[in-house]
This record gives sequence, structure tokens and C-alpha cells, in this order.
Amino acid sequence: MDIMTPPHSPETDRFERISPLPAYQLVAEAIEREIVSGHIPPGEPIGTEADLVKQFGVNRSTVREGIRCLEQSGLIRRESSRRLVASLPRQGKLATRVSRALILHQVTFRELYEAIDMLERSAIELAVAHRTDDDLQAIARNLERTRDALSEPIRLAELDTEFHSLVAVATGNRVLQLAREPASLLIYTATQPIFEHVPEAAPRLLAAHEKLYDALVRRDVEDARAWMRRHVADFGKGFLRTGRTLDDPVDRIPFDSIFQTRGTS
Amino acid sequence: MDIMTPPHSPETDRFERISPLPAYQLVAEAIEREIVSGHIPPGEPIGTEADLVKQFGVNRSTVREGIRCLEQSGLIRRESSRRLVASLPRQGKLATRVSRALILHQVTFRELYEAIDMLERSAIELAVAHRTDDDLQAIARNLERTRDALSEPIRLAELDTEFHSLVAVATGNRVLQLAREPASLLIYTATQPIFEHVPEAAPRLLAAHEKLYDALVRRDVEDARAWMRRHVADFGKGFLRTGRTLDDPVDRIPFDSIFQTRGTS
DNA sequence: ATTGATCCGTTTGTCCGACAAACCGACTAT
DNA sequence: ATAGTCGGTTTGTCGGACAAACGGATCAAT
Repeated sequence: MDIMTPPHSPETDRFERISPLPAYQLVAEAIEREIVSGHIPPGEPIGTEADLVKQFGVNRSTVREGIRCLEQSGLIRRESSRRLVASLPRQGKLATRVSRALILHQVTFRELYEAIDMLERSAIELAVAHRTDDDLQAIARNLERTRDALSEPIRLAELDTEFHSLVAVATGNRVLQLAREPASLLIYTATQPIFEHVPEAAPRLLAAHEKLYDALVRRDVEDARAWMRRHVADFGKGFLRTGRTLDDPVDRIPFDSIFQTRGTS
Repeated sequence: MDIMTPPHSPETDRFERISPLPAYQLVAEAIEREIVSGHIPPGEPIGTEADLVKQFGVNRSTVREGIRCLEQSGLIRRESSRRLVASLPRQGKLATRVSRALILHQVTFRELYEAIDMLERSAIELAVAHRTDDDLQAIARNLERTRDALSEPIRLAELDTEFHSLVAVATGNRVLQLAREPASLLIYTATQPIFEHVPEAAPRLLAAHEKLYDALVRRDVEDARAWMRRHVADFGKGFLRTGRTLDDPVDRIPFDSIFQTRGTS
């Protein structure tokens, strides 16, 4: 992994960039600038392809290629396949992208486990500080459903994921939410087999979630962090009991459940 | 922010997706599958446009639109503007995207500050556990350069960013690296003014970095976390002294330093 | 009057064919 | 061996074209 190059290194580039970018990129950048600068607020319609052809004075094919780029980057979205509107990149899509990248880079379960340990303890700490009553209610409902699903591995895995997402929402911190989401997506695929192989996993999960809920109610940071650590450690132990080892790369088996970048959205 | 919908909810979708996706998306997905499944390893060339036209039996325009999508998502890269090759999405590009999204969603400095506090303490903790001698050397070199740049705000901001990136690299954990990078990019823009407005900021930064380095050398987790907390707190105080408040949204002033999604790469 | 069906212009997705410029590799001359 | 030339290849862009889907308006029916 290379280190991020600082945004601008004054010595290295003595001349202006000499490559006139292809027109479709110029189109994309022009529209992009209008959106990120706020001139086109989210929800506002971009013109039709014909409009853009007129405005930019380029061919329709060129406009279309530019649009594809923006569409892919999430800055424009289509309502009803007809209306192209400016849009804020959806966090779910971004997280999905990042997850996929992590898989392709073959990160190990150890990395995933360690990161989640850190991220989830951070999340619960901030959630303790910022949770509202609404957050608590949402989590309580999740606990309710979890109690009813103790014998359904698939449902349990979903509810576990949801629990941690709700905790993240309770932080009121979108930076941390977006930071932890990719890891959360990745671990989902490893969760379900645990409930199938390890009988005590389900009740332990419920117990931990309840303790975490309690800590959130009482705003007890230490307790919250401690239980989250145990909860994540439980996952680690359970994971090992499913026969895999921590140094395996996060694999590419569950593609279809992860790679829903296109589709319903 | 809405809650992440679980990867697959069995009740909701009873029928197959009925909309035959546009051909260019099918092209994109087909190639995407070949890449993520590993059939086309990174670096391997995709065919020319003419090849793809033949293989998919669609028009060249359609192929091109599909290619634009993949290019944008980072699964395809071009060597020499001629050769299209499969590629692993670069973490820098992903992080840039996420940063941009956070700006567009107008996250506040408070969110950014809290998240960084958590993420950086996590990073330093993992770095203490996993750092190699090479990591230490790289950080030592960064300290050296920092000592020489105490009176140059721009350079200091760059070196600070680099320091924390190096710590992240020292974790050996790419999940955490990718989780913290977007926040790191965002804070870079807020760092430089601090060195201009707050005289003691530079020496305090250096002192903190040196203490953190020490803690890494001695593998002292508690010390490392404590100093990181102080270091981040320093940033917070310095930030307030530049006249802004924590509840301002992270603003869109420094576009050009952030939005380098296209260009040199 | 509200509901339902029909019609027409618009917009998108796709195709075809074409051309200039840039690129690549081979070939030639020094 | 190096430099320069040349021709085929590939990309970027263009113009035009058409079917299908969509949206809105008009008209018919309850």
C-alpha cells in the first residue's frame, strides 16, 4: 500500500497539465462542478441529453458517456429513467464499493476482525454520548425481533447487522457511520455460518446486545465498551469454530449478496 | 441517514427482476463479474473496443458506455490510453469519493473531530501492536522533515497528514486504513490555517508526534492512546481559535485540493 | 366529475457508418 | 544502434437514424 500523496506538492509539477482531456470527461467535470459547488442542488433536474448536447456543443454520444461517469459516481441519479437529477452519493453504494475493493485486495479476516473491534467500540462509545430516545426505541425493537429469531441463522445475521447499524446511527456521526459500514458489510457474510455451527452463539449474541442496550440507556461508557469488546471477541471465537482461520483472505464466495451496486437501490 | 438495508431480505422480492437492464449495463456487469471473480486478474488486458463489440454483439457506442462505468468504478484502468486492463480499485480514489460525499452531506466539524479522535486512537493502538522497524524508520524520517518545516504551514499540514497515514500503514490493517482515510483527507483542509493562526500549534504538533513515535518504539499502548487523544484535542482547540465553530459543516472551499479524481492519478 | 383508455410528442437506448488524431510497431536510412 | 518514416490500429468524436418506453393530454365511459 502506498502512502497517500499530499494534495499538492509544489516542486514536482513545473508545467501545466498538457493533455486536453477527452470531451466526455470535460462534460462530466463541468456538470460535476455545478453539483459539488451547489449551483445544482440535489434533486434538481439536469437537462435532457438533447439539452446538454446544445449546451456543450458536442455530440450526443459524448454527452452520454459523460453522463455514465457521473451516474456511476453517484452525483446524478435517475428518477423514472427519464429525469436525470443531481444527487448526493448514497452511503450504501459507497460502502459497497469499499467492501468490494477490500475483498479484491484480499484483506484477511484478521484485519477485518481487528478493525471491527476498534470501530465498534468507537461507535458504541459515541452512541453512549449521543443516543436519543428514538435511537433507543429503534434498538429495543431490534432486540425484540432478535428474541423471536434465535433459531434462524439468516435472520439472526441480518438482525445483528441491523443492531450495529442502529448503534452507528445513534452516534449521530456520519463520518464514523461511513467509516464502519464497509467492514460491517464484509462481516455479514461470515456471521451466518457461526449461528449454524455454534449453538451458544445465538443466546450469547442476544445477551451481549441486551447488555449493550442497557449501557446505552444508562450512558455507561465503560460498560458499553467492555461488552462490545466481548461481543466482538465472541464473533472471533465463533468464526474460528466454523473451521476457518484468521489469516484467510476475506473470500469471494458471497458475491451476489454483496455486489448489488446496480438494481433496486 | 437511513439504515442500511440488509443484503438480502427474503420476503421482499418474490420475483426475479423484471426490467431487462440496458445493454451497456449488461456489458459492464459481464466484465465486472469476470474481474471480481478472478477470471481476469488485475493487470490483464481487456480487449479493444472492437473485440468487445464482437464478443458481446452490440454496437461500439454501447460498449463504450459500459466501459465508462467500469472505468469510473475503478475496476478498469488504462495504461497508455490504449490498453484497457483490469485493475484493483485504488484506495486513494475510494477515499476521495467518500470525502466528497461527506462534504456534500454537510457533515459538521464536530462529527469529523469525534470520528478522527476515535479512528486515530484506534490506529495508533493497532500500530503499537503491529509496527515493524521499517514503519518506525519511515515515521522517523517524517519527524526529521517536520522539524525542518516548523515555520511552513503548508508543509506542516502535509507532513502531519503523512505522519498519520504512516501510522495507519504501520497498523498493517488495510480495513482500518481505508476507514480512516476519508476523514484524514477532510481534516487536511482545516489543518493549515491553524498553523497560521496559532503560533504554539507547530511545536506542540511536533512534540506530540515525537511522543507518539516513542510510544510506538516502546510498544506502549496506553501512552500512545493518551498522546493521540491530546494531539487530536490540540487540533480541536486550534481549530476553534481559527474562528470557526464545531457545528459548521465541513465546507466546500478547498475543492481543487480534494477533488482530484481525474488527472494524474 | 372522477376514472379509464387512447393518442402523440419526447426521450432514451441502440445501431450504423464515418473520419481525424493519436498511438504502436515495423521498416528504413544514416 | 539510433533516428526518422510509414502504415495499420485504436480511440474519440461526429452525424444521422429508429424502435421502444415514457409522460402528458385528450377523449370516452361510468
